[in-house]
This record gives sequence, C-alpha cells and structure tokens, in this order.
Amino acid sequence: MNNQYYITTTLPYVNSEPHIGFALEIIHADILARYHALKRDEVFFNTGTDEHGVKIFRKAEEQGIDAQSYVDEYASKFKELKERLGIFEGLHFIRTTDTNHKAAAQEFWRKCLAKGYIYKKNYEVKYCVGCELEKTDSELENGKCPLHINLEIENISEENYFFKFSEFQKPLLELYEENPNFVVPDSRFNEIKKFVESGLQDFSISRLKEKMPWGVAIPDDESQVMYVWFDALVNYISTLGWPEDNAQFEKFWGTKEQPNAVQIAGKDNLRQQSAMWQAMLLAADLPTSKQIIIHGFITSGGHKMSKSLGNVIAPYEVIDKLEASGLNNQQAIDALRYYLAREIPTFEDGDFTWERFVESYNANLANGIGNLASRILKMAQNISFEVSNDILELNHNSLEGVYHIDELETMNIDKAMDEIWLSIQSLDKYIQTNEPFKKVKIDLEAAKKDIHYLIFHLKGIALKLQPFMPHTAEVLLSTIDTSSEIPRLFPRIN
RNA sequence: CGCGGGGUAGAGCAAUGGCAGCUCGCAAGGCUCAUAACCUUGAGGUUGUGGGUUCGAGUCCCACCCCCGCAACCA
Repeated sequence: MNNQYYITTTLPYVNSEPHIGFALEIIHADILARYHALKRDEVFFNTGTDEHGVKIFRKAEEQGIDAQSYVDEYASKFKELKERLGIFEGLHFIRTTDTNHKAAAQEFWRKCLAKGYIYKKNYEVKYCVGCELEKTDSELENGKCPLHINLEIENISEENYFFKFSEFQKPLLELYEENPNFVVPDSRFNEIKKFVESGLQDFSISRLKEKMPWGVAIPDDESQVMYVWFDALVNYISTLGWPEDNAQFEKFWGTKEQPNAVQIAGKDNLRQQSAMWQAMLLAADLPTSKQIIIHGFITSGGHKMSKSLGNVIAPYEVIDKLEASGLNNQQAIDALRYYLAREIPTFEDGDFTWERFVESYNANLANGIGNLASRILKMAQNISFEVSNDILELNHNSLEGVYHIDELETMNIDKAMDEIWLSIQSLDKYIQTNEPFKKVKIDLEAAKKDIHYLIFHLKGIALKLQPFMPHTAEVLLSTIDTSSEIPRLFPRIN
C-alpha cells in the first residue's frame, strides 16, 4: 500500500478567464485528492498557471502593460479557483514565472543537453507579411494565410534548439508495454501508441529572444529563450522542489522502480503529457509518471465552446446563477461539482446546458439526496430519535474497514457517484416498503428500528459523498451526529 | 486511400454473438414521513443505409451516408 499520493492537473495558459473545462479537470483531480486524503494517504495536489510564450507576450503588448503585470493579474484569477470551487485545502499552486520553477527548467535543460538530447538546427518559419506573424501549417489554407489570400507566405529560416524526440520511440513504446494502465482510458492509450508507432519528429524547444523575449532564459545562450512547452511541463516536478529537494521529489514523484505521479489532462493534451513529457523525463534521466488520466471536453449545446459561437460557459457564471436561484455559495459549489463529476462522463465529452443542469439538479439533488435527508431526519425528529453509538462511531474508516470506493480506484468518477445514487434510491424504496411513518402510530419500537436503519445508511451515504460534495457531506454528518436542525440541502430551482 | 471517436426511445447514455435496457422527461395509479417530493406501472425503437456470415447480429465482415475531434513546434 502506498502512503503517498501525487496528482496534478495540467497548467492552464493564462490568456483568458478560467474556463469550465478546466473546472472539470481540477474538480476531478480534487475528488481523487480528497479521496486519497480520506484514505489517510499523504497527498500532494498540484495545479498552477502556465505564463510564458508568444501569445501572452502579445496580449500584454496590446494592453500596453508589461508581461509580468499581465500574468500576475491572470494568475490571481486562477488562484481564486481554489476558494470558488471548494478545492482541497492543501493545494499547491505553481506559476511558471516563479523563480524556483525557472531555475528548475534551466537545470532540466542542462540535464537533457548533457545527455546529448538537445541540438541546434535551422527551423523553417512560415511568415505572413500581412499579419506580421508566424503561421503554422494548420493555420494556412492552401498554403496561404486565410486573412491575406492575396499575399504569399514567406519562409524564414532561424536557428533553434531542438529536442531529440525521435530517439524516444522505442523507450516510449517500452514504457507503454510495461505499464498497461499508463494512460486511461484504453481508447486514448491506443491513440498515443499509434502516434508513437507512426514515428516521432524532433521538435523545436526555443525561440529567438529578439523576437520573443517572454520565456525562460536558456543556460549559456543569451540569444534564445525556451519554447513555452518545454518550460511549462517541468512544473510537475519543480512544484515538488526539484532539483533541490530530492527527498520530497522522490517521496511524491516516485522513483524509476516505483513511479508515483498521477497526471490528469484533457484529450488535447494527450501527446504532450503521455509522449513528449515522458520523453523529456527519460532524457533527463528521471522517473516517468505513473499514470495519465485523459478526460474529454465539455460541449455547450452539442458544440465545442468557442468565443465566436458565443457559447462559452464560465464556472463562476454557473455558481452566480445558482446563488441567484436561492442557493448559498457552498450549495452552489457542490451542485456544480455534482454535475461535472456525474453528468459529464469521466473519459468522454459531455454536454453542459443550463436546461440539463436544472433537470439533473432537481432530480438528483433536490428530489434525491435533499428530499431523502429531509424525510428521514423529520421522522427521526418526530419521535425524538436518539443517535445511538454505532451511528456516532461510524466514520470513513469504518466503511468496510477502510475508506474505499471501488470505482474511484479505477478513476470512474461518474460510476462512483452512480453507486451512491443507487443507495439513495434504495433508501427511498425502504421507506415506501416499510412505512415507518405508519408504524410510529402502532409500534414505536419497530419504527425506531427502521429509523435507525435509515439514519445509519444515510450517514454511510454522507461519508461516501465526502470527496465529491464536501460541504453537503459535512452538513449531513454534523446534522446526524448532533441531531441539529434539519437543513434544506438543495432547494428546487427552475 | 491521413488518424481517431461516434450514429440505439423526445434528450443523455448502456448492452462477453443469445428476450434491446438505464437515467431524465412524459402519462396513469399508490402513499402522506418528505423539498408538488417518494414508490409502482405504462407509453415511447425497423439500433444511420444496403448487403453478407450465423440457428441467432446493436454486437462480427464488406460497402456507403452523416456527425465530431485531431492532423504534431498554433500551449
């Protein structure tokens, strides 16, 4: 049994406001982090912000402020996610502009360079004179800039540092071979295997400083800065204090014999996390990750969220809307957490619309757990039910000996919640079948037995809800244990 | 011949080759502890199209149609 649990999200790029897709990722990670903390594992939970690169440099220029002030402002917005989404207390938040991160990225670079995996090469840049910007192939249509069809694209050659990705085909395939659960779900694992099998090309990992100074300085070369990807990926270990704090690094990141790091990422990040970053770790002679969990995207009304479609959903917007419907902040957070964890399939794309949200909220939170708690607690109150010791002593470690949720061990967050809602349903059925509300008038002892059964199992449900909906779980637990005033967990909304 | 995922009830999804199911929504009945909540029952399907294999196909094979991603230095 492992006593250390490391989990990290990817770092969102700070060129826009927090997006509900990232809320999904951090909430998934949070559920796993909380789950392991409840199992008494020592948890290191990392997130942060990716702050270098040309896009940010330009945005700051546009706004007429320096890049550092620009990223400072955005980083604080992302830091707020912790409070605004009810994230785990011990969350570590790293910024790629942190001094220790930059130093770590440079040390990482030196290691790769020393091993001979970094070299210089001419890099062909496609440049649109009209936009005065570099363009990638995917941005071009028929070899022309779609915004300036009348202009020819110019090819400019510049010297960049390259990473010898091509040398890692075999090592990566071996890594995949030896770790049959390296990437979940299987469909994504197959996708990355195919990609690696099809051949790897070295990629550029630097930019000319004179054109784009907003990056980590390259050791012993004043003329270039690191390409944002290279420095950003290093955050997963710089957050642990690598390279200085080797003890903490090994404790949480693990060793070559026993890798320990779990990473969660969106499907757009499959290659970067499960191939490029792993190759970089191998190049630097460091342990690889243990597992990469790939989640899907949230669509909005069946379409990819995009600014031009105007269907982007911000997590704060959902919370504000719920508060306007009469929920308090904590209830709103748990309601959002519920939807993201249960209604969005853990490994697939899922849809978010306000209509679906309301439907699911009313069915499962208001009518489900909310109403169940309310009817059970009311019956208990009516007969002045006294909480017995076996109920008081019930805690998360007494659930089948230790805290354990099967479906969470395999990262099936939505399925884990399905199980909980099956229990909720079965308690509703129990009440209907046994009718303790009738027994009260005929046979008080029998009614007490039923109510004891109900309260006991309601507390079990509350314990299982802890990682998913921490506030709801806490309210339920304290209400049961202290027989305090009956809360209305989730009022109906419309 | 670029790669991958998908098409099943109004919506969202599930079904080792063996009676096509679940949740929401909808309708009827029941119950009164509860937040017009809860329980039971019901309606709703030619499983994208056309072939094939098989005693038997949503599932396997072939062809086609449609949708959605990705197509690598755009993080």
